[in-house]
Amino acid sequence: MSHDNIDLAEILRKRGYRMTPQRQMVLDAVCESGGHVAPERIYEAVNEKSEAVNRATVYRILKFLREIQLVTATASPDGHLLYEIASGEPHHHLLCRKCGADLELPNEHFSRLWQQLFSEFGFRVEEMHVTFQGLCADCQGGRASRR
Amino acid sequence: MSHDNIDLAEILRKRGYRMTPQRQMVLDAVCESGGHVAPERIYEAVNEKSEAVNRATVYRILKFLREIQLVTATASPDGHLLYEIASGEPHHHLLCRKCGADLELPNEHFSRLWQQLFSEFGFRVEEMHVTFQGLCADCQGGRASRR
DNA sequence: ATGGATGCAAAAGTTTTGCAAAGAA
DNA sequence: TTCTTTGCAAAACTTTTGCATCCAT
Repeated sequence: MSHDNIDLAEILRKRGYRMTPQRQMVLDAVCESGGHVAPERIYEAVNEKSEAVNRATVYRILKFLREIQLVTATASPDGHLLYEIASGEPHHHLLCRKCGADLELPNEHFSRLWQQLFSEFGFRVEEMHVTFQGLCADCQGGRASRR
Repeated sequence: MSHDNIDLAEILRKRGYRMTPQRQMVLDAVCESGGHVAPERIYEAVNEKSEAVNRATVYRILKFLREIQLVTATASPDGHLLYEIASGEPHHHLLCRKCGADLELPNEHFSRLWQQLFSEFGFRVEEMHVTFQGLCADCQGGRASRR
């Protein structure tokens, strides 16, 4: 698990928010899922783990956690939000549209870009988790969408 | 308008598909919108322009056009698909989460990355339209989510 | 005790699907 | 004519909202 449970309540309180069992469970679920989780999956995980938590609450908590930047959210290529713990090492995905292969792309390829965006535009990127779509090496021979 | 109407029917037929008024109208709407359009906006534009076209049809056509790569789709940071004509010059967005400023980022910052992904992973990126979220230069003084 | 957070239920919004009818080739 | 594509209507799915209640501080 990549977050430190002990500090989270403290962090929330320092910012004027409250720690609740629901928030704790959602945070745990996000952490344990290991990144890129859909809200529905988190809802399932939370419900499974212990007492029933309302779906609306899970959505509200995820939105809240994103706003206070304890989690980040990325949009998948099919247009749905995926959540991830903010402290995780950033990484990205190369998703083949033909075979579905999912290559993981280390963040080092982006760190130069990150710095460039800051020096050139003064823009401090907070969320740059991205999935690129295309064709992996194996699928390029096949001409996926031709007939 | 950035696409060539004359050729589109030909392109579709060559690949074994048919050109229909609905597909033409959707393509026109995507082009005229100038990039990053939500399906619902396209539906509105199409309906406004001429005879009634069904919403389901618009969604089907957009999905189809994306599959055959006449349009590309990007997911916005709030998790919705935005469509764009494929022939347009790729560009990206730096979206400030505090003031909503939307800086446009030319593709040149990515072309090196594009090549790197190909030479290193053999992966040919087709869709890399991306919106980065963060804080613009003006908003960094304010500590947006602190109190 | 006090105000923020949750549960519930309902609504809103978005996208998909099955099938008959229409129409492009 | 033939087979793809569309319209329609309904369903599926995802996310949000209002309000009373609960509970963390």
